[in-house]
Amino acid sequence: MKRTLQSTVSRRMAAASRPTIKDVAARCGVHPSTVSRALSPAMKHLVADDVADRIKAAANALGYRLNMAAKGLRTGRSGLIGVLAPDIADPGFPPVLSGITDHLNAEGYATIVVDVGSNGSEQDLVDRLIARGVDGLVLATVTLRDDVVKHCLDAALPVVLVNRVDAAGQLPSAASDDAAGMRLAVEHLVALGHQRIGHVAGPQHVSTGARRRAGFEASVRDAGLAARHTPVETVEAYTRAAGREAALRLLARRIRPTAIVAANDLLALGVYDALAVRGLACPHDVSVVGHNDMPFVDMVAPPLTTIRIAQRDMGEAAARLLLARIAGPEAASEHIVLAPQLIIRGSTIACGH
Amino acid sequence: MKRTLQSTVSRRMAAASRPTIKDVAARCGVHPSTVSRALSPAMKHLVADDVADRIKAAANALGYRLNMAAKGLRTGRSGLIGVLAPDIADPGFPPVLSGITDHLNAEGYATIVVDVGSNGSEQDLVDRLIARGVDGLVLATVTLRDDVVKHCLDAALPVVLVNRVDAAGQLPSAASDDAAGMRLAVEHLVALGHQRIGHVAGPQHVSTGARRRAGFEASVRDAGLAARHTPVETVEAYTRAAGREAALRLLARRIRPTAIVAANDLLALGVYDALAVRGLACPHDVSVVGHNDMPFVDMVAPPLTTIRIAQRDMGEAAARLLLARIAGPEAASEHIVLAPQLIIRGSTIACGH
DNA sequence: TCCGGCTGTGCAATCGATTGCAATAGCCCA
DNA sequence: TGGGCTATTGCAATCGATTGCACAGCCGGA
Repeated sequence: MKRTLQSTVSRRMAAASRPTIKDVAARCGVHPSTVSRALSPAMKHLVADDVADRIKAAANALGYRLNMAAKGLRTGRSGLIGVLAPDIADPGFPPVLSGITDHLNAEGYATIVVDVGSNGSEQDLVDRLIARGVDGLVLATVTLRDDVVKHCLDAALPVVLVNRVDAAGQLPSAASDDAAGMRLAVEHLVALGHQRIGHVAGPQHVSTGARRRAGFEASVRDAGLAARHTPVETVEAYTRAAGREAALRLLARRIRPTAIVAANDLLALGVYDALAVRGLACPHDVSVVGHNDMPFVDMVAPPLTTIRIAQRDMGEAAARLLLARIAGPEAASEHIVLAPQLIIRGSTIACGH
Repeated sequence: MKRTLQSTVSRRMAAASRPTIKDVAARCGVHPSTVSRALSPAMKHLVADDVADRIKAAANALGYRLNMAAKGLRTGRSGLIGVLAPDIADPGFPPVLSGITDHLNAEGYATIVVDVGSNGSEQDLVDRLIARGVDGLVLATVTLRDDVVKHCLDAALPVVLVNRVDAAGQLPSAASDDAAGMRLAVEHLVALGHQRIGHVAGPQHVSTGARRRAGFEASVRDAGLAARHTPVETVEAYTRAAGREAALRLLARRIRPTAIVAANDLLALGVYDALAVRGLACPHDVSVVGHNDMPFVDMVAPPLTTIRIAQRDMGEAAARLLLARIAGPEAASEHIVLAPQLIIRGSTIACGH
């Protein structure tokens, strides 16, 4: 009795705040549990139709909204998904992110995106997300051998990788076929008559860097080009400045390449810078191919020939994989591989004009 | 008695899952409330130092992590901030977002970013965020007269605007000084001898579009240019295609402008397209100025002269304003205005060469 | 020696929703 | 007419953390 009175009073005092399931119940003269059932699609069959309708009407009238924190506390699922991004400002990432969030939003999940690098350690960020009770994680940041992978496996947290994969292939992933992309680039150049093709390789501790390099080497070998005619320079980071330095090294070689394949578009822009430094013209002196087809590389001079990867699809596939993992964690880890596409623009031209 | 036994059993069964405050308490032989106090900086002074140390050690040993959902339920604050973005894929937004999230993360908040447009109505998205218990909202999407603003005010939810402002100035905001930016652009062109300057204006229902247009008109008037020499064409959306169409209309006028100021860089790229269509060269036939200095406009041909706005600072300021609002909602709404900067590149040149 | 005050802990209610179990009513069929 | 069913609904525990209140010591001063 006393307790009832008390809670009535406190409810009245908090009248300005959001209505709860109790308010709806009081208005309908039913028990809160009945309201909960009527409003939950899965439990609705337990409630008489007319009562359910009355409850829904009352909920609407009161502007009732489910409190996700309370639900999460009780059910152990938050409806939150964490996304770890290497750098939100990197123009390649937004399309992927948008694919992820669109799919997850449609399924009722919300996503927390955290930018690694600017803030604390990755481990720590993951722990903070776990504290928030995320139901799963999308990692766009993993290196080939990554402690975070183990950390997540230990925490029994559903995790998928996007864009990059781990060396052991333990975790499900959605990524572009890096080797196939390089093959497209190399075969395009070979078809144009290029025999001396350099490669600016990305960081070798991330899968895109390592696999694109491997794809390059396999493709030039298959094309019958000698190793000394297909030099590789590796960078430590996907930046324009790093691409410039690596390209300068390539151009300083005795046998100068007539074409350069960069591991991504940012590096390719750095290659442009290097050509400018050396007073070489693209494409007449050196052809250049990028990778990713990030926004606006069609606007640079010359417009960049590049490998388009299915970024949105990649994000969507990752989201789908994650939801599958959450639904049934026992499934084997699946690796979704998306086909890349060659986009020919102005930065490649037949060798010898 | 019975209940204690029961909970012990259930705890044992859930051994695999995350340790709770109770586990830590049991390990230290203290009451859960003591653990809560020892672990909360604000309440720590109530606990004896040696006990607090023991508790912290035990928490570490067990790998204890606070359950934010439970805390949020009890305290009524989730530590979550919602961010409504017009389009994550728009290259102008990531720097702003990164300014927002960095600052909020540092203060212990997590951010949920939702992309308006792809998913349901904005109202609905806001309601979903409210259901998640967000402590505040950052809106990068508002139009000048926006129902969402009223909706948030009704919900008594702390809200700040970023990049755009509302007509009434009811809500705190962080934005660039749009008029000053246009003045920089116009004065730069006038100094180069241009007398006939066109403007591709952005959507007039958002503040950036309206204020930049107003700034343009005031500046050309102050420079003594006649209205018929300073035509304005308005677009409905900030897209490259819309910029192209508007620029084609400007170029079709009897008195052709020798310079065009676009309301943002995307529109400016559309202006480039239009010049190409008409067989005109930039900058020799027509100079072009953009706005925002989005990534890579220094790489296009010709490199774009534009107005750089302080995007990161804008995001950070918005985050700071929001936290202030959350701390003390009674404060008057403050408007932070950031100074823009003229970045001269290759798309502008003296009139008549 | 007794009392007021101060520290440090424990107790228990509470946030809002979910769900297993119990209870009731109404119904069907023998 | 009675037994067993089913369809609804209520009850109360529970998720994990926080916090007002009560209480037990312990101190110093009168």
